[in-house]
Parts: sequence; structure tokens; C-alpha cells
Amino acid sequence: MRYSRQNKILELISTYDIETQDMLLKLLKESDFEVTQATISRDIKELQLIKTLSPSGRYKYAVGNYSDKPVSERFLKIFRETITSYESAENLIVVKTLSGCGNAAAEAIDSMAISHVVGTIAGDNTFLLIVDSKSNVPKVLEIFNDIITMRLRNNDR
Amino acid sequence: MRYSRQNKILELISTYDIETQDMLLKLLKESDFEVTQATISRDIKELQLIKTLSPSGRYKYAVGNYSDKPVSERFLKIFRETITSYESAENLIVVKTLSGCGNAAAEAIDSMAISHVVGTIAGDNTFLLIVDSKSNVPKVLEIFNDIITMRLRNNDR
DNA sequence: ATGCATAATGTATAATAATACAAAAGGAGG
DNA sequence: CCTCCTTTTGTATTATTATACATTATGCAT
Repeated sequence: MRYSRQNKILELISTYDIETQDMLLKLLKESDFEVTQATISRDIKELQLIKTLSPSGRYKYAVGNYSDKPVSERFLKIFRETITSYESAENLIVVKTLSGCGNAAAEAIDSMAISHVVGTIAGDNTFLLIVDSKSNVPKVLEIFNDIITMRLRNNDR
Repeated sequence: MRYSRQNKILELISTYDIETQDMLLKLLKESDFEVTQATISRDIKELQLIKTLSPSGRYKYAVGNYSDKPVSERFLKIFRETITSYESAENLIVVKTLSGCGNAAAEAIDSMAISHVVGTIAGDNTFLLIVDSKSNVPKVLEIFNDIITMRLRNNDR
């Protein structure tokens, strides 16, 4: 699945100095992502990764800084496309995602910095979202609904 | 000459959306810089340019932001290698450079943000450096000497 | 389920970029 | 001027990346 792979890519480039897409290809294989260089090229374009010069004078991939709107776009997209269901219990919200996408989705949430959300813990296809108090859970759920129904898109105006 | 060409490259990428080194090659030709793709590749590495995604979804070259030390390194180098002489008159310093390098050298100075330096105006092989007052000119000249004798390098410690 | 539309990926290749090596272009010191 | 050393550039090639086109998956409405 695309998003969990891209999430792994982000993880890999922050861990290793990755000089080429082929190198990335091999590392992805080790994590059981069987893809081709072409797909990686497209992922890199979508993630807006850039080839920078590492201190050692060699090229390496890194996240670009050119992004304010685009990134949040991406996260909204991840949110909409990977979350399959959610329900609340006390001050927690249990969110189900496509398998392998728990982390990616949770990180998307984190990066949105939704108010009242204290933190997240992610598993493979589920993540737990901790709300500051039970009484604020409805507010958070409403934001979820807004995102899914794209109502948030209009806030860009 | 290398520095004036690189300066032109910076100018070009800030003016046009340049997608490939070949495109850059052609634009440089129009400005009478006759070089090959190989040289441009090296310039790009040295300038730490990166290929970003332009709003239109195509790739374009841009200046990278990864730089704090490296850039100032580069400017010091430009300074040392392009300035041929200088002398002061009242609160001005007239600096002679290799031909075509006036702008590059002046920009290097600007980016150093030397105190008492109010601004610069550059020609092809000369630039004028305006000091806030005549009495501060010696201080600026001393900094110049420090740079040229590499004494500044030790300040990094 | 079936058919249609859309998105994701692979295949093969063209386009683009990096570099090993060689050649030229500058100096600095004698 | 010559010799040695260093820097810059070109040439030719390899390595790397992007993409056109074909194929396979995925979802959605019937």
C-alpha cells in the first residue's frame, strides 16, 4: 500500500544517508516493500524529497522545506484514504486504518496539531488518539467528520 | 570565469523555472558562457542547488536551505579569489575584482553582513562599498585583511 | 457479481545528471 | 622562460532518474 511505503521511505531517509533510488529500493525490499525504481521515483516526487549534499560531499535524499500547503494537503489525503472507521471510549478515540497504515495516519494526525489531542499511539492497522478530556471528544470527532466530508478544504479560502 | 558563471546561474534560476541542466546550458550560452553540461553539474553541486517541485508540478532548480557554514565558506572563497585590490576614499571603499565578478563579490560581502557596511553597488569588475562613517573605514579594511590572510578561519573555533 | 472508472504499479526506455579520466589553463618559484 | 603543482574544464561514458505506455488492482454503482 502506497502510504505505508511512503511512510517507510520517510523513515529510511531520516535514518540512513540514501544516495540513490536504487539504494532506497534495496532498503525497502528489506522491509518487504517489493517495488520498482519507477514507483520510488514517483513517491519521491509526491513526497517532495530533494537530493541535497550531505556533509561528506555526497548526495543524499532529504525532505524539502518548500512546503506549507502541499504537506497538509498530503496529510488530509492520507487521512481520507487510509482511515476506515473510528469510535470513542472515554477520552480515547480508537481509529482503524488500512493495514500497515496506522503509523502514517497517526503521524498525519500529529502533524495537524488538532486541539485537545494530546497524543497518539499507532499499531499496524489501528491507532489510539488521546484527547485531553472526555468532554472534548465530540469536538475532535466533528473535526474528523469535517475532514472526511472535505468541509475543511473550504477553510483555505 | 567560474564565479561569474555561478553568479549568473543563481540569477537565472531565480528568474526562470529551469527544469534541466540542458535548459540552463542554453540560457548560459545566451549570456556568452560557453560551457558543457558537466561543468554545470559541478556548479550545481557546489552551489548546493536542489531540484524542487514547482507549483505547476514540474521539477525546477532552486537554492537549497541546508546551508549555514558551507555558504559562508563559499563566500569567503569568492572573496579571496576574485578581489584583486581595494582602496578607500572618505567613507567609501573601491574594490577591484576580476572582470565579471563584481556582482558575485559584492553579494558575497552583502551576505557576510559586516558591521558598518551600509551597502554595495557593483559593476563588472569593481564594486563600491559604502561604510557608515569615514572613521569606521579602518575597521572594515582590517576585516578585509583578516579574510584574505585567512585569519577569520580560526574564528570558527 | 459485472462493468466502468480511477488509481497504482510495472516495463521498457528516453531523458537527465554525475563522474573517471584526460587535457588545458593558470599561477608560484626558480 | 621553464617546471611543477593546482584548478578548471571538456570528453566520453556510466549511472541515475523520469516517464510513456501497458497492465493490474481497487472501488463503486448497478
